[in-house]
Amino acid sequence: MPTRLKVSQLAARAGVGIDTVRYYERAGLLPEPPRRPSGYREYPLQAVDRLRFIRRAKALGFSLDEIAGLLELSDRRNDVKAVKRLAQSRLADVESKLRELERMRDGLRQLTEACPGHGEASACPILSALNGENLQ
Amino acid sequence: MPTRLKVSQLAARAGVGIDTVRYYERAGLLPEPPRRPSGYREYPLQAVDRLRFIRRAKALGFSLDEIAGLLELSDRRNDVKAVKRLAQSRLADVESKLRELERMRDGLRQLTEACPGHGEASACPILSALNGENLQ
DNA sequence: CTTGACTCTGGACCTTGGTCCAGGGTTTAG
DNA sequence: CTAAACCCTGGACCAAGGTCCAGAGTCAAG
Repeated sequence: MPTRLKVSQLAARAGVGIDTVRYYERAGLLPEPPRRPSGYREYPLQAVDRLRFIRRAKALGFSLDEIAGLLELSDRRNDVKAVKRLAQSRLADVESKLRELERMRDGLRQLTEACPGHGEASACPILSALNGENLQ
Repeated sequence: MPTRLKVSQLAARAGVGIDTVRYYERAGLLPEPPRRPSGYREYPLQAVDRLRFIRRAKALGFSLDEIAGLLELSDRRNDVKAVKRLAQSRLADVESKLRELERMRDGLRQLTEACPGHGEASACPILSALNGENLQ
């Protein structure tokens, strides 16, 4: 286990592409790493955590801009209040998305259960629902 | 209340832009409507429902491709079996999306509930969680 | 010392989901 | 009848988030 990583090693450990690493650097999500005299980037091992952090945050629905904001806060370690607010607003987004998705699941479930799966199209509640009659 | 709509009337009723309507047509989400001799599109009132359906599904995070699949349900009005299968596979999609969102929600909820909202950043569980310690 | 694998940069290109012209023709209210 | 307000098409453009490429330099194994 080396103490410095080349970009390909970093990318492999974090599970992203090499170009993605450089893209995140340009986007301000990853700090510019020190370079060898040749220009090769030399990442500290912590960069892996940072990239994984970005992946997790992305999986939680944060945009890269928002992630940049979070990282900045965690870098500065001084505005806990803002971090909390941001996470709360994301939570609200996710919850409303959940509610809508639940309504759709319920609708689809009801329809698939009511559909005989054979016979006349007119007997299929799925079709009438999608044609506008009762899908609010 | 007319029985045929021009594109701008359709767009207004469905709450989308005119260009979006034509874009959806190109993308295969809206069937090509009949035309006047002049070339003007003449939509049936049902097109409003279809557009609203697209909006709802989009708000739930479905891609246009997925929505196209969903709409196939209503287009394939002669194969109830296929309709049911498609609806079931949509339902499975929705359920897996739901599970993913629930994981997101749980993570965010845990973080915001535990965060004091002031003081030292080191005391904020959002930051430590995002830094990798306890997010599964 | 050579060879193949790696890295650098800048910029082009991709997909999604639109949005916005330009340069025409059409409709409709007054 | 005319002017405003609409519609048509094709194609350019946008933002996000990458992904790929060319041409040139570097590194490491044998």
